[in-house]
Amino acid sequence: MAESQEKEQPRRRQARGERRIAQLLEAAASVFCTTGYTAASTNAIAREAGVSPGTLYQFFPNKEAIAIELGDRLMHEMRDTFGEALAPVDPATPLEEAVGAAVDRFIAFNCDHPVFFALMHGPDIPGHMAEEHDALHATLLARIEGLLSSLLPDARPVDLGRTAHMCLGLYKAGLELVLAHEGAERDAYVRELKNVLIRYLEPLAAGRPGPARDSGAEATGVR
Amino acid sequence: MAESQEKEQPRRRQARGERRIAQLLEAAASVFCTTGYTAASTNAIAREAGVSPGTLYQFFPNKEAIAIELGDRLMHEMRDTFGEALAPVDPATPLEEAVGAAVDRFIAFNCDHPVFFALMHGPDIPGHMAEEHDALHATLLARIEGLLSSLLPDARPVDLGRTAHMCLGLYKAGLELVLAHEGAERDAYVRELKNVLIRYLEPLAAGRPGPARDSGAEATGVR
DNA sequence: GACAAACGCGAGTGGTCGCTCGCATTCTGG
DNA sequence: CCAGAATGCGAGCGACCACTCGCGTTTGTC
Repeated sequence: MAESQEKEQPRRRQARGERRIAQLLEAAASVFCTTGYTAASTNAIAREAGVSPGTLYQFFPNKEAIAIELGDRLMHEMRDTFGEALAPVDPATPLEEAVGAAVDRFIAFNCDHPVFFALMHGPDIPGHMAEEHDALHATLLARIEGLLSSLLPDARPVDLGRTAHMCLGLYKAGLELVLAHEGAERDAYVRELKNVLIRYLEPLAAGRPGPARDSGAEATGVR
Repeated sequence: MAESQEKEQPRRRQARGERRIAQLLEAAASVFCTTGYTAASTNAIAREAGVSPGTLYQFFPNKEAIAIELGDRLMHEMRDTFGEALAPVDPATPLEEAVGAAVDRFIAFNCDHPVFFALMHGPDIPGHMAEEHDALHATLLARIEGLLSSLLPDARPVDLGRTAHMCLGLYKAGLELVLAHEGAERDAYVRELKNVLIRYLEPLAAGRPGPARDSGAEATGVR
């Protein structure tokens, strides 16, 4: 029962193999982006990578493993990009600044890796991948909750959880619109998304530091 | 070339046939809800309806037609439920009231017909159904835009369109969370969704009638 | 009651997809 | 240089799916 979990890895990869794996993952990302996970065929992924179906199955036991490995690498890259820099926040940070920075980083990451959205958003997530999906979701929620609790120390835990869910949902909605546009229009949607989140959270942040709150519209960042 | 468009309807349905159609659509709605459109098999729909696959194809030429007919009936029911009552609005209506009423009606409809969300939200919409989907999307956007223009007469047309897109996206995000919960928690999410929309739109409605705007949090309906 | 049409069935058809298998080719350690 | 492992191939297998077809049953009409 010592090493029964990880039963086998006598597989010594060569440099060529690692290259093929990266190539296949890149191809898979491309295909997943355009067709979604379920509609993506392994043959299409292999074709996109310029290899045969058999070669694909030399490196991945099944279709699901491709998506899982892709998800794992994205998660790692995500942590590397803004590791712990996102969760904790100085309680003195103005709300607008904290929200704006968080949104900018996430948007940048998602624009660089559109697969992430495709795998997250897809309603087609068979069996074992749902766990990965839920784990990521829970991680993000915990991060957001932590960030919110530092921004809104007065909120009750129950409300905080709900607020975190709302923020994540709102972000996903905004992300979809952002990804659907380009250039100046995309920037405008990013601006709108920030407005949504800031205005949603603002009334919850009573008696906090930052710019004096008045009733003016311009002061809340309409433009 | 006179009646070449509608090439054939010598099909005289019997009462039994109409009943089967309703039965099949109900079964399809159930299956679409649980598995989504693409993952739903026509055999599963027939089984759910308690008929054979052949019977299903007596009434529908193909799988897509089932979803389209289902969508059409939902659209009709939607129009019947709150026909023109949603688009135009008295410019003197307070923002909170208008948004609250619109959200309540849409939420009620979507809770009664969860298929609607499944067909709307699905990323799996093959070929010809995309048109239906886009048409519905455009209709909703136009309605929202009309409602917004009566609420926010000062906004520029370009911004108005973007705002309408944002509102629809935010609603869909909120709807997902609402449908994922039940009872008191569901009500709480409805409340939050209204808060999001009201607070997002509030700064855009300068110099409009309604309760005097101050900086208090309680006044905007936090609790 | 008779005839035709609508209804109902379920095994079957063609096609796609995930995945395998046997065999050829390239690489690596000794 | 050579055994053995890793890599590469692509035809093919079984499963599933959308959809069809021939035939038996029910229903409306005269």
